[in-house]
Amino acid sequence: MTSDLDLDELRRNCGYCAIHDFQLPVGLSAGDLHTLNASVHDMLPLDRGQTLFPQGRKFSALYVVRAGALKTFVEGSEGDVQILGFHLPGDIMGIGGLINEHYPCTAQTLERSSVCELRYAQLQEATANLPALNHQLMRVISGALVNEQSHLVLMGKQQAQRRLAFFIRRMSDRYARLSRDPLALILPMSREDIANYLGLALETVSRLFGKMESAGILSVNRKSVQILRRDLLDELCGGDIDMA
Amino acid sequence: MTSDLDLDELRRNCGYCAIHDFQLPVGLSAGDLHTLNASVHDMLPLDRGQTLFPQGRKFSALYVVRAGALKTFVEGSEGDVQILGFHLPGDIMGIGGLINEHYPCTAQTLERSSVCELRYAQLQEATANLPALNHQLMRVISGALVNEQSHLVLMGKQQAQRRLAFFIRRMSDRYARLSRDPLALILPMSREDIANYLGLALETVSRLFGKMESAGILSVNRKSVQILRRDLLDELCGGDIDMA
DNA sequence: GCGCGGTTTTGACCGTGGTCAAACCCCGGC
DNA sequence: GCCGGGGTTTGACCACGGTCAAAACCGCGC
Repeated sequence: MTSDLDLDELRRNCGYCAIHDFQLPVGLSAGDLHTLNASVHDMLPLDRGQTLFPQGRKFSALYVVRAGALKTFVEGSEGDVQILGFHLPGDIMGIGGLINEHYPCTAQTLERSSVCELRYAQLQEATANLPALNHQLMRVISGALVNEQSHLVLMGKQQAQRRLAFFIRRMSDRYARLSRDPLALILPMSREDIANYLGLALETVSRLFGKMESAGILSVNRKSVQILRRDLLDELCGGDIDMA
Repeated sequence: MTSDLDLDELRRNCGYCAIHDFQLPVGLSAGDLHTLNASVHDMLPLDRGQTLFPQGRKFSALYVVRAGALKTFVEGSEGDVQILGFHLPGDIMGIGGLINEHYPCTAQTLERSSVCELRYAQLQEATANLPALNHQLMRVISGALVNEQSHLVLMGKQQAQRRLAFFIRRMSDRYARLSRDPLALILPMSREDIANYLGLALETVSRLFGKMESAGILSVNRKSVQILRRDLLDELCGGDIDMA
């Protein structure tokens, strides 16, 4: 919680944050940022494998990734899991909790991470006086929805290798927006997580990585994935059904 | 657009509307409703198969189903389609358009339907002065997100017949909330639509309907689906991974 | 009534990707 | 260094559900 706000520092630290979103024309003014920041709470970093919030806990806040990576997933009564998304710096989590006051999914770190906590009560106050912030929040939520939708399309009826191709391309694009090298990915999640996210078996994912390596598209080594032929990757993705 | 508002009539006509949501503790006051209603525009009924808004059109409004049923879907460049959802009276559509000013999907009627149009510019004005409405809108959007998520879970790794069982049960529950008979469904969508929604082949859906009929769970006749053994249906769904 | 077209059902066959199992590899701990 | 274990890769086999095709059914218009 910053009391005396250094706007430049904020701009540096929070440039990628979904809420601030300096890139957008609809961004917030300096005054808005002061108000908003009052509802932001820094948290202690979380170690790998720790739970930020568990499915079912009473909703209290939204969270934005500051550093690291997390996954969100729902867990059925039989222990079956479905991963909903992977969250990189700037991504927001916890929106689903608004509807019935409880988080509908668990958020867990994939590596040591730190997040900002936006307590909802305070955020609500802030938005009440700041139409721009309110609109911005709406947009962010809408973005999350569209995100889910493209995930859905992937799961719908796509070939296994197209799913993986889409996944890699999406990760590459996200890395680019974070100013990371979009052709040398270090994936924070396991093969099992990728497989689950894509609705495949982990063996299938492993095989496909192999296949794409033989095809000269990728160079894969555990968590490290180099994209050698972006053009061929795009080709695998085929006629886009993409958005967002 | 009602100029002199009859609250009782509103309550009667709009009782199921996601936005009004009289059932909820967080519902809106009479005054709020007046303000809100200023942004509501009735529209001419749409015939079966008509498009409410096409994918890619500039975003201008949210829509709430008043009567009938619609589907929303995304269309890839190769003509491949993925249905995102079926929308019954009270359901909201078009939220995805907020993020980048264009609707990310098409909304099309499954039967003759009528909808309310909530022009976003006016809605924004209304929410600026009504924190309760604003919160309500957030909740509705959050609900849409959670909805997508459970769709995602279905597509993830579930057996074909479990998918269909979930689908039928969900429809039954939605019908119940609309005071329709939850055991005698008249499905407004085709087998093809159901199959696409569930990520299956339409033949598979047809076969599964047959199978569940032989098992004495359902009685199926084209669009009419009777649920004979709700207990067995629930059993098929198995350990719930459900929410919303 | 009849015949047409679209939807649904049923059947036979086949392929993608899942399952089971073993080998492998890399990293961390002792 | 050596060993141990989780994550990953590879292989062999198989089943679920997809595909192709034809028949049946139903509603609708003439």
